[in-house]
Amino acid sequence: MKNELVIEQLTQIADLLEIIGESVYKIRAYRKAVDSLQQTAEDIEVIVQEKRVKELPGIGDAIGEKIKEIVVNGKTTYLDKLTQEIPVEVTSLMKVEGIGGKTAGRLYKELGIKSITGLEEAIENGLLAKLSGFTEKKIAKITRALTFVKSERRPLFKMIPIALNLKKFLEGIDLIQSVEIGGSIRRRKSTIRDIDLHAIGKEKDFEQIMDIFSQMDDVEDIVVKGPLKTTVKLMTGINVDLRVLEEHSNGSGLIHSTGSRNHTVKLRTIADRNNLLLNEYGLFDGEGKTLIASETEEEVYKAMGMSYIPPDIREDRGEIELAQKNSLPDLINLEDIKADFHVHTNWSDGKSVIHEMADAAAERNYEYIIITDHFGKNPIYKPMNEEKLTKQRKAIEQIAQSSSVEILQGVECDILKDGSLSISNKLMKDLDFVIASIHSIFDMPEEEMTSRIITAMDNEFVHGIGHPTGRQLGKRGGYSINFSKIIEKCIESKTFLEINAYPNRLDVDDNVVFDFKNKIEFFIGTDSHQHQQLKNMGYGLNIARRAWCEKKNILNTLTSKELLRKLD
DNA sequence: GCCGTTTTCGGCCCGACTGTTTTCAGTCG
Repeated sequence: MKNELVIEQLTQIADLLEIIGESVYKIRAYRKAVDSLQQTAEDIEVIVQEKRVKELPGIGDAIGEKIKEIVVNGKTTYLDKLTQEIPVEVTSLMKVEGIGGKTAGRLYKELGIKSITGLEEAIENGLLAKLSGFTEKKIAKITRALTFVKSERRPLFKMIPIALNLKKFLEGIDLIQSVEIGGSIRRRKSTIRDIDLHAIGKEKDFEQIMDIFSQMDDVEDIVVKGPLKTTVKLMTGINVDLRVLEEHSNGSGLIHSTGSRNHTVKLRTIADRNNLLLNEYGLFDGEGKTLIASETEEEVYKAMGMSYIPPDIREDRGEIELAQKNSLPDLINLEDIKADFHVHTNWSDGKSVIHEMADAAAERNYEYIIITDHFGKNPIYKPMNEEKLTKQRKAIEQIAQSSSVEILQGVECDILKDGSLSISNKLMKDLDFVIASIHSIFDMPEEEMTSRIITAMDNEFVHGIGHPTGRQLGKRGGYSINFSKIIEKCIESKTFLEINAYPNRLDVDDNVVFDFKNKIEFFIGTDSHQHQQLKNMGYGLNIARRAWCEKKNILNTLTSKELLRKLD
C-alpha cells in the first residue's frame, strides 16, 4: 500500500507551504487531506484506480491529481518544485516545539540552517543570537525544546493509568471541584500522544491551581503556563494540558477538551453559519453576548440542533451530519456482548484453568465462551496436539455440566509460511470455532503476506483470522498486507476478522472496521491468557464503537445457536 | 485548495500563551 508514501509527501508539501508563507487556507487544505487519508484503511491505489479519490473528504481536483501522480510515479512534480526553493530537510525544524513555518523559514533563509544538528550548531557558535528577534530567552526556550525527544504515541492502556493518577491528584486539591480526562483518551483512540485534562474551579483560584499543577513532582518542564491553560512535560516525556473553567462552562469546555480538533471546528463552523458563536465558554448568540447553552455537553449539542454525540465517534467522519438528523448509529455496548471468542487456558500457554475462565465469563454475564488454545508445533505457545485436543474436549464437557456459561471448543492455529495451517482438516471439522493467526515470519513482502493469509482463508474450516496485522503497539507495526484484497476474500470465503482486544495489540485498527464493517462482520477476542484479562473486552468495544459498529456488525452479540448456524 | 440549507466565488473556528509586542505575529491545541 502506498498510503504512507502519499501521506508523507502531502505533509511535506503542507510544511513547505508553511515555510514559504503560502495562504493558511491552502496549507489547511493539505493538512485536511492528510487527516482524511489517515482515516482510510483502503488501499489508495485501489481508490485511485476506481476513480474515487475525490470522494474522500477534503480532497478535490488539485490534491486529487497530486495523489494520483504519487501513486503512479512515486512522487509529484509539485513537491519537486517546492524543494527547489526550500530543501525538504528544513521541515524537520518544525518538529521542535515552538518552531513553526515562519521561524523555520527564517532559520534557513538567514542562516542556511537545514536540520536539527545545524540548529544546535548555530546555537553553540552564537550565530543564532545574531539574528534579530532571537533573544536570550527565546534561544533558551528552543534549547530546552531540543533536549526533548518528540513525544511518541503510546498505547491507550499505558496512558489511562497515568491520566487517572493525574486526575486523582487534581481532585485532591480543595480549589478544584471536578476533573475530567478529555482528548484522545476520552475518545478511546488506540494510541495517545498527550493527556488533556479539564478541571472546574473558581476563577479567583485559577492561578493557584496552575501553580500547584505545574509544581507536581514528576513535572520535568513547563511548556506554557497561564491561568486558563497550562502545559507541562512529565519526566516520562508526556505532555499534559490542563484547562480550567468555571462550572457554568463545564459542557462546552468538555467538548473543547475532548475534541477531536476537526469535530470541534465543524461544530463551530455550523454555529457560525447559524449566526451563533461556539467556544469553550459556551454557545452564544452572534454577538457573543447572550449565553444559549454551556452547562452540559448534552445541552450544547441540543442547542446546536443535534442529538448527543458520544466521545468515541467525535472525529468529523459524518457523525455531526447524522446527529443533526437525529440518526446516529445505535453504538454497541458492553451489555450486548454475549461471549468472548478468543481465550487461552493452561491447556496451552494460558495461566488459568478452563473453569476459571468460565467463571470469569459468568461474572461478566456472558452466555458462552470459546476456548481457543494454541494448536501446532511452536513450543513457545505450549501448543496442543491431537491427543490433548481430544482430552480437552472431554474436560470441557465435564466442566460445562456445572457451569452457568456454555463452553465451546475452538483453537487458534498457525498460518504457516505457505498459507497452510498447523492443524489438519480432520481435526478442525469437529471444532466449533477456528481462528488462524500468523505467529512467525512477519517480514514478508506485502503481496506474499496477503496471499499467505488468503490461502489460509481458502480453507473451509477456518472461521476467523486472529490479530490480522500482527501489530504490537509501541513495539512493532503490523506486517504489510492489502486490506482491500483481504476483505474481498473474507466476503467470498465467509471468513471473519478479529478485533483483538489484547491491550498492546488492538488489532485490527478502528479505521479498518470503520471502512469495511458493512462488507464483513467482525468478532472481538480478548486473547486472554488469564481470567482477569477477560475485562479487556472493553478495549475491543472501544474499537467497535469508534468504528460506528452496531450490534449487527459484531458476532459476539449472537447467541451460541445463532453463531453456530452462521458458521455452518 | 476546498466547498455549497444564501454562495461555482468568497469565504474558511476560536482562543490561550509567548515574547518585548505598546497592539501584534507566531505557535499551539
